[in-house]
Amino acid sequence: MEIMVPHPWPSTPPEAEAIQNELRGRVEPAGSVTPRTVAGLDVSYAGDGGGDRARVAAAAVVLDAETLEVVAESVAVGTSDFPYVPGLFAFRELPTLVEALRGLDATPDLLVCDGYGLAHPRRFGLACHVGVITGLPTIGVAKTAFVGTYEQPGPKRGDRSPLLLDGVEVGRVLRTQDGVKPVFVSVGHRVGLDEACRLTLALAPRFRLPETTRRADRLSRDRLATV
DNA sequence: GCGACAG
DNA sequence: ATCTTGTCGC
Repeated sequence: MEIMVPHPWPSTPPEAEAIQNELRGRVEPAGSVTPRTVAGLDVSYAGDGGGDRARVAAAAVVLDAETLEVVAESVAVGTSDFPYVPGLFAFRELPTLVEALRGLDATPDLLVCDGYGLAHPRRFGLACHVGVITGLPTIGVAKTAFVGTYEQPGPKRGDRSPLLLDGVEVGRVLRTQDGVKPVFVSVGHRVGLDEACRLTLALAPRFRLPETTRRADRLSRDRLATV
């Protein structure tokens, strides 16, 4: 698919924050989302991923939203030149992730990101950034807590509790399987929170994480091992 | 001021 | 994120 990034890749945190503040106004509200295809995005690191200039592999795997079968996939290798800074996470993974997306034959109807969307210090996490850049509906599904406060949701699949930031629900803590740790769902671009949770559950019929994320994780990891 | 902090 | 042994469960 075609992607036009509306800004240069920053090399320092101040430059990155300025870009987030500029792009944050371009996030669009919920529209009607009934995806036929959904793409999962993920990035793997070689060696000490916490260091700068690490070798990375980014993957985009498109699944049929109904059958969860793989219909397309793309991987890109590169380096992450931006340091890992909580809140500026997008700038570390986006360059390679964009390359992976560009390698897809078809354009997915929805993108599922590994991280947060609006549940972010400046309300502009990775999922929002990917959404604004691609123009596609996006949601973020994170594995651990970042910002906001919440109560532990019930023990069953589907149980949820609001993720609050300054008294506003910026996301939801969602249990995708009975008795397993919940995931953190937040809206990225053009999708509502209720819809984001419904989609996340539909994409995770058997495991904790969405099938989209699991496929992208495996593909990016395998690519690093092969190069 | 100090600590916490998506991947 | 990645580095890692053994261990519990389907």
